Amino acid sequence: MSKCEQCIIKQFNSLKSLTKEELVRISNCKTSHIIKKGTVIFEEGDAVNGVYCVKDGICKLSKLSENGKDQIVKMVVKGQLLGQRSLISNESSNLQATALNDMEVCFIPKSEIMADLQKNPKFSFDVLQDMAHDLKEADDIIVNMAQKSVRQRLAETLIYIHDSFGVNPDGTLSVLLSREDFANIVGTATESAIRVLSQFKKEGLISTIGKQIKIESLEGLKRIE
Amino acid sequence: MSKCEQCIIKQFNSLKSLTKEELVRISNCKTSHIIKKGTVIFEEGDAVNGVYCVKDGICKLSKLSENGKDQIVKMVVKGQLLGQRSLISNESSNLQATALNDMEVCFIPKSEIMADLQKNPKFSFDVLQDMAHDLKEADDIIVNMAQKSVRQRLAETLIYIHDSFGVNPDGTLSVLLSREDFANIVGTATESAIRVLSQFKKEGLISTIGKQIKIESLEGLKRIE
DNA sequence: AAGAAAACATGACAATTATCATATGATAAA
DNA sequence: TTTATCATATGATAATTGTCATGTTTTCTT
Repeated sequence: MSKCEQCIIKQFNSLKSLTKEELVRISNCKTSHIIKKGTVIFEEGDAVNGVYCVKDGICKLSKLSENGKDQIVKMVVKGQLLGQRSLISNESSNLQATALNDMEVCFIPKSEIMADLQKNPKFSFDVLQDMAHDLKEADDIIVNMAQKSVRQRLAETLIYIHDSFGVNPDGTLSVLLSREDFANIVGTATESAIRVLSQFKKEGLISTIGKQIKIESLEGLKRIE
Repeated sequence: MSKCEQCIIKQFNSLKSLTKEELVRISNCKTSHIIKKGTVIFEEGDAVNGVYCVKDGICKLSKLSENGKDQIVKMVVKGQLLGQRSLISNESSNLQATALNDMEVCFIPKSEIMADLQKNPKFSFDVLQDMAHDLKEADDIIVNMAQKSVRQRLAETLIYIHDSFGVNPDGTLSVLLSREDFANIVGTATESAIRVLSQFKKEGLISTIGKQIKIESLEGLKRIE
């Protein structure tokens, strides 16, 4: 099994602030997992007794609302940690995590992380900064949800996915989402999301190859008000 | 000037995890302020070089959107800390803070807080838990914004204010907000907020005394879908 | 106390978005 | 391969919400 001390993934998250000794200790108790696309990693209400370090793949964090819709709150990609919020609050998860494609993750048990949080202030501060960043992003999403139209939010979602997660060699977005996923990010009905995407296509802002989406005019999308 | 070591307010926030020595040090460099209702404490883009410990009063944290609306993201009340997120990210503020009534605050300079975050893991973990809690609340707001009607969101806002901030002796909500503030919390047009409140009144769910609101049927408000 | 300004209120209408119905293409299972 | 199921697509219509106009009340200022 590969070792945390040598893993390049840790460079991208708070684990980089751990000492070599701490990493060795974590390495000895972590477990590696392959998670198939569509698998629910944890559900709302589940006790999360560790964090997942995402070595490859993407998952969505979502929350069910009473009307049956599944609002996507955040996407976690390669390099990031999953489950840290619940771990710190010492509460069961308020979100569901679902793999959007095949994932490779390492699971680090709660006890290890907690021990390091207590002992290593640099690590703890790093996690704190991470959380502060997430909180800022969440604030921005609240404002967007409250003040912008479905059309604007969907345009911004496409831009966000493009800029944050990149494109395939053929220019299509590397994160493949269903129309329903788009609707659940934007917070609208699936039909509405489909309609707006169709319109973007008519306007030449995007093109589609099957369910793959390619952004044709980033500028055009940015100009939408 | 009163001393942090003896201040009861600190019991309600992360400052409770500081040692007596740390509190004495903070006490010596903190400054007390009275902030008048309506005063902007800091704006979007301002460098926040410290945290405010709220000894009395309430303020709103909001963010301007392009359409000129001012979305309220959070309210900070007596006992809580204000400005910790920006401080930790080491970024200028992403939100504006405005006093909703006369406030009494202590300002603690950044350098002091940062020093304690580095040295006192218990304090640092406490701040972390606070932030994790804020993040969870933000997630819930996102879901509400995305999936619920204005009517539902306004009902929930009334319940939230009632439960979190309490009522005056006559039963009216202790936090006095303008109709525009309600609209800016719910994320709707001021006229829409007014209309829904009028409807709640007609339905006997609330009553009003001037601009004061009294909840007549908490159960009724909870039942709204 | 009078006048000005702001907040509150409501009607009329327009724009946005959701819902229901239905059709078609894609994918998986038998 | 055929059927079944799901995702995508689009029309028709209803419901929700926003905008503009206008009037009233409250609050502030002088």
